[in-house]
Amino acid sequence: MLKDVMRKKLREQGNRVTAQREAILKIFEEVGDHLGAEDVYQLLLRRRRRISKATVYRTLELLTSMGLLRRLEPNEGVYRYELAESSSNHHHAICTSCGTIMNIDLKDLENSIQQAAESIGFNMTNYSVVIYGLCPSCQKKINAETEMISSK
Amino acid sequence: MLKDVMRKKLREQGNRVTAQREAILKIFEEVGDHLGAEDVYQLLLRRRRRISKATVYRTLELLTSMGLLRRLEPNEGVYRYELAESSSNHHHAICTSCGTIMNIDLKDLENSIQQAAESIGFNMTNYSVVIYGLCPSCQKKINAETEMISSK
DNA sequence: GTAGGTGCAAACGCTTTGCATCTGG
DNA sequence: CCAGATGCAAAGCGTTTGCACCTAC
Repeated sequence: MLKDVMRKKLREQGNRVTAQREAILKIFEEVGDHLGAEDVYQLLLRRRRRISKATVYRTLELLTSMGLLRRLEPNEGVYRYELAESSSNHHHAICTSCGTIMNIDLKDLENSIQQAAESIGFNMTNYSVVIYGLCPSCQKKINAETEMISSK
Repeated sequence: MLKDVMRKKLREQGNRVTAQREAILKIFEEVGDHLGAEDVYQLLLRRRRRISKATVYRTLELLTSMGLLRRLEPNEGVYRYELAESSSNHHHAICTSCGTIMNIDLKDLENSIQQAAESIGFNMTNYSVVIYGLCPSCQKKINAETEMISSK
């Protein structure tokens, strides 16, 4: 269980196990991916857990440095986080219309990317692919609108 | 010439050609890639061109929306920009030690990425690959340090 | 008991905005 | 001449920090 992994890691590094840290990790287990600090804060409030934003920020950073969370590079605005275990082999497709983030598996590409990095003398530790475009539901919306117009 | 492209596009859209806009575009032609708003502002100052930061920000946004610049997704901190023409077929390798951004050509991957996007019903318009790791010069530094220690 | 964690509010840094003034077409 | 652009200063907004109080160990 992830909670136990966290407890173990915290203790190994001389950090403490606190209710706040467990609550924040639990949010990610329950709600899932791509949450920003504000999202986490609000989700905690909805669960009647009042944790200061400062603590949310500090905890997100701690969990990231411990390797439990991964921080996504924002294309726009806010840092978002996801469970690191779930993110080891996927990348992101971001809808430019509604902002939805979808996961996408690209592990077949790993070798080609690795090679390209080597070709410029770069020692790659990891990589991230972000795809921009329209998610299925925005495509539908746009198609529907187009039909409306052409049928007028 | 790029300046003429800009003039043409500005007029087409009913925007004005101003000295500030030309000066900012020129910075990118002369200095090149991966500049943040503050960089552009400082480079202008060094060239004795006092342009307010507000204008720098507004112009970077305008040039981006016109397709002349591209805004890079920051992994950390600040938005950076580069000439869009130079960025059509390259991606970025970011050194996690010194922060240097290197360009890398990955156009062979385009088809595979396109296909992966389609497989989840996503209509891709473009994509971005960011590679993290150590640039050649930081690798050297680290090797040198390691030798120093082992030879003690 | 005490080092480390938390909450609060203030500070921060990048970016955006309101408004008076200026200027390209 | 006047819609659009600029400069300035102030506001915004997500994030970080200083400090007094609290709590896990």
